[in-house]
Amino acid sequence: MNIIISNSSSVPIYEQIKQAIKTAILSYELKEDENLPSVRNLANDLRISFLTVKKAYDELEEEGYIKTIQGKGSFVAPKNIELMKEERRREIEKHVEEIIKIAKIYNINKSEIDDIFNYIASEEDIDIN
Amino acid sequence: MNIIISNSSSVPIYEQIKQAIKTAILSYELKEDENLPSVRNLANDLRISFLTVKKAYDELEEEGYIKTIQGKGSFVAPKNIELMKEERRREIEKHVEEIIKIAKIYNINKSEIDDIFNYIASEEDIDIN
DNA sequence: ATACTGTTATATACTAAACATAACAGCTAA
DNA sequence: TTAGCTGTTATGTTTAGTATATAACAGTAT
Repeated sequence: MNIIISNSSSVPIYEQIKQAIKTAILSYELKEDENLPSVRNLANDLRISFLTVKKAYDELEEEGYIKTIQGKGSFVAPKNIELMKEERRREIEKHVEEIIKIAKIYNINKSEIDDIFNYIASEEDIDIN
Repeated sequence: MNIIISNSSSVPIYEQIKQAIKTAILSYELKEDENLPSVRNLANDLRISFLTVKKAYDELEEEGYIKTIQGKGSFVAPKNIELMKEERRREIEKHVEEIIKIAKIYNINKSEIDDIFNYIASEEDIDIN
C-alpha cells in the first residue's frame, strides 16, 4: 500500500491516512485479514508521530474497517460485501446530491451535466461507459 | 436573503456565510448592486460577532463577488455573465471529478452512476431531464 | 530474554476560528 | 451640524483541533 500525505494540505494528516486506507480496503487492494503496517513503522515511513497514525487506526477501527489486537497489530476487518457496496455507493451519492442541489438552484439540466461528465472523462483518458 | 448557519458544523461560520451569499448571487437571488445586510446587522441576526461577518465579507470582496464602501455598506458586484457561468460549471466539475475518481477505483460504470442520479433526483422530487 | 506489536499518560506547540471591547472614520438624512 | 447609521482597526482572550516528543507499560512470538 502506498500512502502519500501532504503536509501543507488543510486536511489533517490522520484524515489523509484514513482516506488512503479506506480506499485501499474498498478497492480490494487490501484484502480481508491482511496485515496493516504497524503504527510505528508507518509513522517512520511517513516521518510523522506514531500518535497521529494511531489516531487514524483508532478511528478506522471505530468505523469497522480494521481490527487491532494489542501485541499483534492491525488487520483489515472481514466485511459484509453488501455493506461495502453500500458504502462505495454512498460516497458517490454524496457528490450526486451536491450536483443536483446546484443544478436545481441554477437551472442546469441533465444533458449539461452529462456534457461535463464526458468532458472530465475524456480529459482523464478513461472510458466511463 | 435567508442565511442559516450551524454552530455545530465543522465548516467555519464565516465559510457558511460566504457560501450562502455566493449561492444567492450566482442564482440571481441577489442582484447586481443590491445592498447586503450590514456587518453588524447580520451579526446580530445570526447572533455572532461582527468580526466573523466581516471576515466573510472581506473574502467575498477579494473573490470579486461583492464591493464594500466604508460608511455606505456592501453591495453585489457587477459580474461578467460568462464568468458566472464558468463558476457555476466549476462547482459541478469538482463533484464530477470526485465521482469519476471513485468510479475509476471501484470499477463503477456510467449506467450505475445514472441510476444514482435518477434515484436522488426522484427522492428530491425534481425533474432532472 | 529480546524484539517486535499496541497502549497510555503527560506535556508542549501551533494554528484557526470566534469572540469581546474599544476607538476610529466615512456617509447621509434629519 | 449632529445623530445614527455604515465600515475599519487594534488588542487581547478563549477554545478546539492537530501534531508532536518522551517515557513507561502491556501483550505476542521466537
